[in-house]
Amino acid sequence: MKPYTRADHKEQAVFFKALGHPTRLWIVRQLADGREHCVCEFVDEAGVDFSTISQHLSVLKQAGILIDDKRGKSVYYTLACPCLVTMLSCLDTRFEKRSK
Amino acid sequence: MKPYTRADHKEQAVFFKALGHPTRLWIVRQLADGREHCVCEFVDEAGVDFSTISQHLSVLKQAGILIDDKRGKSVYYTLACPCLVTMLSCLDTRFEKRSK
DNA sequence: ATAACATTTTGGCATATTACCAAATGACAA
DNA sequence: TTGTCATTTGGTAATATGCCAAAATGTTAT
Repeated sequence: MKPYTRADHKEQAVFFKALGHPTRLWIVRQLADGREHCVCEFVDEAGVDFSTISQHLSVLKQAGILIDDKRGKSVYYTLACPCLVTMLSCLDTRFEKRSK
Repeated sequence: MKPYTRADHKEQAVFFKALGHPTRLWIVRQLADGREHCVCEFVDEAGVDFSTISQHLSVLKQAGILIDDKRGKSVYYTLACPCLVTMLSCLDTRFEKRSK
């Protein structure tokens, strides 16, 4: 376990940066049920252009947060790591405390 | 457990946004040992102005990631929540995989 | 009271990023 | 070939970002 370099921190920050956007956080929450979701589902529910959704998905994918699976006409996304669910539930308790 | 609103996601994104910067991530890692650290420690080790460090600490504090304690001339910072350590160790395993 | 120290706050700047939409492109199925 | 689903590209306007320098705040020491 070597100490992280400045470059390492920069690279790792990408992960959190990707989660630091309302729409992207919403997407991750949708996927926190453990199931895969089709892109079209996000497009229908979010109030933004479908290309915008696609870009957000791309950011999350490149950050290693999501994995995609193209089957037929559609593309399905899943959480890349179960620890993301843990992070969200931690956020839940924090948010609960704060809003009191 | 009501579903989160758009405003909720925005507010929660602040948490991850705060972690999405190399220097701030570095600071959090320094504090992951569970002990409190003085501001001056960060100033000495980081390669940026002390006012910049102070601003980063402020961002982390407002995001609810750090808590501060002023004693005497110095100010000491601590992680606000143990789950942050969990997040970091999760990031460690992810990073290990990726760099192979 | 004044000086020295530690940290925060403010002002300002230059840069970078950003989120978004619209249009073009690609991939697949019927 | 035509229609559907999704990604990519182009462009733009807004935004915010990180940083330093200087001033302000607060605390201890002399």
